[in-house]
Amino acid sequence: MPEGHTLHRLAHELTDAFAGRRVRVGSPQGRFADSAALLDGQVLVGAEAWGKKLYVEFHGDRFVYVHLGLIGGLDVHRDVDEVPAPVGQVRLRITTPTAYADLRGATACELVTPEQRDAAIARMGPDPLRPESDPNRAWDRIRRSRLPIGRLLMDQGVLAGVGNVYRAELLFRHRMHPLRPGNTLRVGQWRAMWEDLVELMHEGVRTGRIDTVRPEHTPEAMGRGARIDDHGGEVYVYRRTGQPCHVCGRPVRTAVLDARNLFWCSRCQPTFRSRAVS
DNA sequence: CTCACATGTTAAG
DNA sequence: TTAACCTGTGAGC
Repeated sequence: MPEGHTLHRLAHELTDAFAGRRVRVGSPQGRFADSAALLDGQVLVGAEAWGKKLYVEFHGDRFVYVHLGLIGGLDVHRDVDEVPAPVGQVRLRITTPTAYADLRGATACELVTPEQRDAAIARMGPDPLRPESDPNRAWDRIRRSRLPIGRLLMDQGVLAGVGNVYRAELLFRHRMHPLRPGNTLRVGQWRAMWEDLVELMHEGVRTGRIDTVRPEHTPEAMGRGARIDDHGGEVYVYRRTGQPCHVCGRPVRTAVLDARNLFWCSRCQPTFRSRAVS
């Protein structure tokens, strides 16, 4: 779940549920207990996401930095009659009489200063979900790098918020092999990819899913009539190893790059200058 | 039921 | 490079 769209969605949910309200803050599991005690009873100002990082602001310039990592989750419940007892290992719980939010399994949950928050944001590449983001900052890195585009897209210092699903799907939609060196891209290709990301990720925030298959490529439209595997959305190649490409029918390929799985179609995303593995 | 693996990152070795 | 984080899901028995 947690690519950038998830965090932006959660920021909206937290803001809707708690912004401007005095809240109770606790750490049933205990690991955030000291910080929670400092925040308990304070007004929650709002929540904002930058890439995959989430910042929950409390009165007095206090920020809780949350990173869900691979397995973390944050559930927000509004308009409840009663706040239930926590279930499982709840690192952070925020409550009002009619709403509660539970954080579990996160990589990071820390109280940070505005300076620490600003510094972290400054190290991040542009986030397609933030309107002020400048795609040229990412392009300056990509165009000068011989590293594979598949690696650059996942580097949060180059681009903030893209994870393995958006990476795989973006590269497919732009017919680009994941191992193609960044410095072989043309600026027009990058601009098209950025525009696409902005659109796809905003849709992801709206729907809470990652859907990337164009209507003309759905199995029904292609006359295949098969079901689509559901990985929380409708996708071209992500986790579809060995299954037929929705466009050309060839089996989807996979490889490991930087300890993460790549997925691509060797016909739709051809190799580039024979450097890459086909 | 148990097991492997996952949309991520950091720190230890 | 590997383990750790610590949860959820799906496959296999």
